[in-house]
Amino acid sequence: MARTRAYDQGTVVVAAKELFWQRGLEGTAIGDLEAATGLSRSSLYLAFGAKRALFDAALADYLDTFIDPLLAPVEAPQSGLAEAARFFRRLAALFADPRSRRGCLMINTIAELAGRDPTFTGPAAQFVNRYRAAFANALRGDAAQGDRTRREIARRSELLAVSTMGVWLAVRTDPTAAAHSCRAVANEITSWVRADQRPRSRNQ
Amino acid sequence: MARTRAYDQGTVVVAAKELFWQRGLEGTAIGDLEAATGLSRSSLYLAFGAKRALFDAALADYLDTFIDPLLAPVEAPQSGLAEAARFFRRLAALFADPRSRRGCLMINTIAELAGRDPTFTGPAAQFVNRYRAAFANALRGDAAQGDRTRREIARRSELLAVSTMGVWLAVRTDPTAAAHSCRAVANEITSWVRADQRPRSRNQ
DNA sequence: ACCGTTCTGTACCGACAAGTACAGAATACT
DNA sequence: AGTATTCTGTACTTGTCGGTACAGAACGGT
Repeated sequence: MARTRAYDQGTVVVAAKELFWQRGLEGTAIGDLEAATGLSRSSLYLAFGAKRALFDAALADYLDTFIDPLLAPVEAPQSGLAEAARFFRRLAALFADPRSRRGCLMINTIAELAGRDPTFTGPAAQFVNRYRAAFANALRGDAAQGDRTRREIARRSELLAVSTMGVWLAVRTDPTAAAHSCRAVANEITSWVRADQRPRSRNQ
Repeated sequence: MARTRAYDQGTVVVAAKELFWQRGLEGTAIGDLEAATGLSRSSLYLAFGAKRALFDAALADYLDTFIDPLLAPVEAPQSGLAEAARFFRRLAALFADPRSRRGCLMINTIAELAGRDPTFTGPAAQFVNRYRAAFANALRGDAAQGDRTRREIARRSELLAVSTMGVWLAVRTDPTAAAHSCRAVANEITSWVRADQRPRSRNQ
């Protein structure tokens, strides 16, 4: 008993995501969104209620379609050091695409909102913790148990989590250099594999 | 033959720096700057010409008074691994201050402007390179020469540079967790010292 | 004491932001 | 075909932004 929508909501969210990804939340005006989605203000506001709600939908889509596939192998139960290294090599490969200059939508948003928007700070911290947990899972995969290795895993998963955040920022200034950094991190991880394979090595 | 200025320009820059540091370039309005500096628009514009010029002065002051002292020991000729570790422990100590939530003004500005403002992208990349060079200098301090160690130094200085950027972002979401990350990085560096002191260790 | 120059505050400007009102177009059901 | 309901475009409101105009206050040199 009503007119049907002339557009697909998912497509609109994807178009909005691309824009937010490139220009940030504040940097994207409603007019830009109109142009990118082909919809007019009224349709946009009818469908999402507010700019921020559309942004939240775009961010959720980003996490689902971009971050999840990237992180899934690292988070899998059968993950290991090799998978962690592969993660950084995959990032390096991504950074060859000139579009990678836009960085990571989530990291960009943390820089824009964390500490300023109280509703965002929580999810932001959780996102960082997800990286920590993912790498801890990967590092647990190959390692022998024991107090020393447990501390080593904790330490190195912190290191990899903050490194990930760092390269996502570095790619905003120089993708080539950032890709180089990714390969360096991957190589460092690979050196851990070699050290672990040596029986009873005391490279704490 | 003219009226003397009733304020100190340096003091104004410092006050502006504090504001930009906390709220970012776009997030700080001229009205905020009036309130923080005690000056009125006209004085501000007479002295600096534009908001961006005042920001540039604030950023330069930030680098001089905050980043330089922090990085100087790492960049010194007699620097070494211990100095690199100390750098991260110093960051961890800084993060105990609740004001550390504002992060690093330069990193925040990279997130805000890099890739969007063409005049800023260059200096931003240089800033990242400064970290790479500083850590490479520190790592060269203790290491024996040789092809393998040279590659190791290059790899690890990349790792530490991006880690630094990462913790400066992480502190925006959770200072306590970020301090923990800093200590983890410091401990990892310390483990390198121990590995090096072992004669002929092959922890590549 | 005067005067030219510089400083400082208020009021204002045009641009642009997010969001809203409302009229009219398009549809699905009866 | 008629109609209730939803969709869509234009025009508007309200607020804030960076920046400017200009009048008058304050000072240094003579």
